[in-house]
Amino acid sequence: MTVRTRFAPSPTGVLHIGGVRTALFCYLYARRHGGQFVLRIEDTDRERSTQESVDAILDGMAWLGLEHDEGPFFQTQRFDRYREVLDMWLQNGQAYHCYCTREELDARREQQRNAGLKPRYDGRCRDRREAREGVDPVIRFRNPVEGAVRINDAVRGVVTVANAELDDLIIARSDGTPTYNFTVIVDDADMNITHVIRGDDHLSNTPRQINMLHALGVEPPSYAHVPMILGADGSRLSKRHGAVNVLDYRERGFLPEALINYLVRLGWSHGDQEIFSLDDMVSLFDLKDVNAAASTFNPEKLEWLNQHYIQHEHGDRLSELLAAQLEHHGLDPSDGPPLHDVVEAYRDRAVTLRAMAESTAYLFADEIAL
RNA sequence: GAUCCCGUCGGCUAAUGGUUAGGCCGCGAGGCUUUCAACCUCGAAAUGCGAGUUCGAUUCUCGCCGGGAUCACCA
Repeated sequence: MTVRTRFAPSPTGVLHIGGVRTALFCYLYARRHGGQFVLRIEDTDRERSTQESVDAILDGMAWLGLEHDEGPFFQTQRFDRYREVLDMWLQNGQAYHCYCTREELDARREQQRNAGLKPRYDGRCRDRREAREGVDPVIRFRNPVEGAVRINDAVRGVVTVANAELDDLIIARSDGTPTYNFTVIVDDADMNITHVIRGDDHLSNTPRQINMLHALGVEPPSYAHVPMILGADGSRLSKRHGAVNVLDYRERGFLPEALINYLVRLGWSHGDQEIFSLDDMVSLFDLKDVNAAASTFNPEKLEWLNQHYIQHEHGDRLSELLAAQLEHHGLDPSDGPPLHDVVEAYRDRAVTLRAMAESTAYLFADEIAL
């Protein structure tokens, strides 16, 4: 069976640096095994999904050279298929309508929490037959009550979760649209994904996804949950830790190979080697070398790598990139000194192309403050 | 709170049931350089704690502590 991996971001914001590292691992694993890398846009949340964000994902992936073999697929274009599975499950009893209102659910959750329990749906609509006046029902998956789910994770090892810990999750909202955990498994199954490589935060979703896959009559894929990237304070990397938008790094004058190289070494290593080209990574990457512990984002090391690549990159390409950088700031490269000279003068002292452009700006006739 | 995951220098990490626990970033000192950067040399710096197994644990087991994730009609 040929390896198929997928990167499945939701287009609700910028292309996040953490997401890109996951995408990189998916890409490397597929390439390493001569398989395919699929891009899928998870846009079922129509409120928050934007075209702008879709563009950012495509733009960022292309900039980094992480080319996909199939897609992008959009979940919003697959609603008929989800409906089909929903109807089938409603038919055969693997799913059912639940008429509890949001308010009722919230109240019960609150109670359980106060009682020191894990908040869970109590299954009260499981055997309900009649509709409820004035309530549009959601659809829930009938999760097995007994037994346990065993995940054999490529980086975590064996993780076992009792079904008693799980509840019947909502797979379609009262407006009929399907929800995340459900669309994921339908898509992974339909798209023949063999290896699901994703963030750690999905580990606890995995048991219920496996249960749904079984309900679909499909053998679950292999899983690999990679650790998250943390900010300097130990919490999940976010905007307040600095730039998390991949495209910001392009704007700030980082080379894509530097960012990729930095990211691959976060949670993965190959002996003492620090410098890896994309080809190196493809031939060396293995999930068994991925660390189980979370790692902290370190901007200084990224800068060091960027400078390394600036020092070693051909002058031609650097000149082109520098020209783009200058143009981006409203300067016409032909008004200034020969770019090759600039590159050679600054390649040992500029950490970013942006810095190089700033150092050059004063040489322009119509100087503009960057 | 419940469940699950994680724990080697300040950060990223390597290694092994027995090494002076290695490398990279950063940091400090020195060298080179008119200066800065780059570059070179040297240095400080870690196995969370407590038991157990063992001739010997950083490595295997358990407990503790610490951190994280999840528990949505978000993804």
